[in-house]
Amino acid sequence: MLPPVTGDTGETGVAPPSLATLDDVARRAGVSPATASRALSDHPHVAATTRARVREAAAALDYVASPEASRLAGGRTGRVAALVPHPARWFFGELLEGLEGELRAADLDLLLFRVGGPEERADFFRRLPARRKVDAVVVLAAPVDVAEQARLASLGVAVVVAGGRLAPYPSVGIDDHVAGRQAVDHLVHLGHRRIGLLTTADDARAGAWRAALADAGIAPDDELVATVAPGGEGGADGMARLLGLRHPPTAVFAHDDETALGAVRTLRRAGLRVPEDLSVIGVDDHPLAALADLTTVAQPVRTQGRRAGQLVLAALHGEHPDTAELLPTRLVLRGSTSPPAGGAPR
Amino acid sequence: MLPPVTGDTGETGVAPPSLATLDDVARRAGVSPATASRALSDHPHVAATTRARVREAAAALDYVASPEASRLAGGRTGRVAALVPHPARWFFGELLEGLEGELRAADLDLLLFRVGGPEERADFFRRLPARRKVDAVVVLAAPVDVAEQARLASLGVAVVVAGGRLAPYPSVGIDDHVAGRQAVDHLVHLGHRRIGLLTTADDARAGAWRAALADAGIAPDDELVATVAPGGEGGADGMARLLGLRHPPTAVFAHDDETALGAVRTLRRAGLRVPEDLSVIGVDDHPLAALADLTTVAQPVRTQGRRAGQLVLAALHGEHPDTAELLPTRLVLRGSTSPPAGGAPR
DNA sequence: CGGACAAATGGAAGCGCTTGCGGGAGGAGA
DNA sequence: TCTCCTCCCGCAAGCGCTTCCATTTGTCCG
Repeated sequence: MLPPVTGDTGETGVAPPSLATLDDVARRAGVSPATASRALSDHPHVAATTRARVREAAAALDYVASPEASRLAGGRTGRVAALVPHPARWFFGELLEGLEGELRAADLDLLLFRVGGPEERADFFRRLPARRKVDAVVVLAAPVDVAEQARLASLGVAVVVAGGRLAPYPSVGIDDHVAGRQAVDHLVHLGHRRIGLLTTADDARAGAWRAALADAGIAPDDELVATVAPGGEGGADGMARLLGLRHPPTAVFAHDDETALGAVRTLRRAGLRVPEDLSVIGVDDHPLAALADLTTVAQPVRTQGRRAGQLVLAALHGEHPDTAELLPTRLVLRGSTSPPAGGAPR
Repeated sequence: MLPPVTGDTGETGVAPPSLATLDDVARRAGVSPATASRALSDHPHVAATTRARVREAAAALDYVASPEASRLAGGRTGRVAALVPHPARWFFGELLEGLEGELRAADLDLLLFRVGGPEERADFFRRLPARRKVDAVVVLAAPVDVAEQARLASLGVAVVVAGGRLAPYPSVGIDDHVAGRQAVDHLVHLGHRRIGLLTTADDARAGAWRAALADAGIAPDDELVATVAPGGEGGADGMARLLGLRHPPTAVFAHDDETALGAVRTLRRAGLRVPEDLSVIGVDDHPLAALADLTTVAQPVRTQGRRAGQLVLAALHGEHPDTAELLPTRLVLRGSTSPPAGGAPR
């Protein structure tokens, strides 16, 4: 145990450890601790004058309730767990910031749980370290299977999903199909006919690619689909694969900006110019996308985090917001897309 | 209040809804709660076999101690606070991941506190102290002034610093001077004589720039120093300023990779080629630096987070590791640096 | 003006855990 | 073999707060 640092209780501006307990306040106000408690926590059935007297006493004593005691007795923890696959990634970091802000404002603390790989996920759900420690769990764009959902239920806590959707829980996210359409439609409008796809497993945006092409009367060519690992390196690899085709695409839609940036690197190394030789578009509006002059479909990530926070608060208030909110996405035109080399046919 | 999920105590493999308490564990292990407590918290004077039995019972019941009760009764909280200025930034995210892993392994929880602006900092220091919520605080490359240090001290929590150094606390970081030298020396060796600097306020790496130039017999020209806001946009602005000089530099050393990437964008927009017309080097080895083919000085960020976690554990064990560890940095050669256009003079 | 009710308050039982204290057992020394 | 000392372990007392329940006081209406 770390002994409290001694000495220097002087007027240095450092507050002395607040020692006043609820009993002290009650005594000073001439009421029972029970009443004092009720008065301070805005319960009904407390006379206005009594409440005032208690408040005054509390203020005079610099009283601050001990959260530990309060929560032990009251059942709540005042904490929320965030399950995040990869905190260092911009998308999750941004989500976290939004969430944190909202929770902080409500005086809730945020516990960070990294659940990246399958084994970490398994470990989390096996040990359920969040047990007893939080009032709610926010799942950030992480997959949760049915067994794990049951496990979550056994925690008896509220669950909220951000950056995606998950069957029975309230969630915030974007409409991946719409986002995908915005991207691919843009390429189509520019006149591209041979549009490649850099997708990750299980990607709703891939469906949009297919649909957009179909609508434009173009038969989706599976040869143009490269399934890649998430992240820039994956994008680089995938692009290389597409370049190896006999008829490479004239434009590529990447699942996200990092993937797109990887693709751009491969193109550069191959001596190809973007967008003259090949157009590239991503999704996210990652800050570095602006630096790389990447056309993209922007999504409001921070806002998703904030909304998730609000959903948590609602859930904690006993509401059961049965929503699956979808936030709007927006095409951001930059310098990585242009009509295909030969000019738009037609 | 969320009622504990009812029903389904069947053999479905789902943990029973009612959370196991210490009493449950004790009963199952056939000991008293007191002994169970001691066994679980590694107290001496508990027979090894008893301890094992208790551990087993705890595991079987999925027992997780209530931090509230534990703390209220005088024990630890099992929680560590991380103060991070900007979680969405790669550097901090990476630090966090390292830290989280180490703490998780020790069964400690990580509370995330964003302390970007001064008012958030103030808020944190005003609130945390109310009652101890954590056993330790990890400061991630955030400034902490003297008054705040006093506040921390009065709380009696352990303090560890990562990604920087701070007077009285154990810390992990890199040697900014060495890192700066690695970068600038590289440019000098390539033959550059007019080397610009994109620096942020209060930057030890700037000193390295000066020293490296001096060692090379080049008089540092303050005209070539642009102080910029952190982040890519800052770098872009700063680069623009340097390009406006009558004698622009032939190479630029940026405080970090994001700044460097911003500089590269400005150069591209100005129609200049990197590295043919101008070399750029950063610090960090941000994953996107690889994608942008940016030469940089790599620092082991994740490792810093991990070491910070280990320092926390040490501190919690009562040790007082009085270290200021410096991890090695390494020049990573990529395609954004080359000898100056005219060829290396000599 | 009395009875029925509602409002205001106090008493007391915990919430789940830690820890000082004391007792029982077993081993060592005489 | 007996005494003394360790070593383990159980008992019970809280930590500071919330809340159920009972009690008292005040209010409303017939």
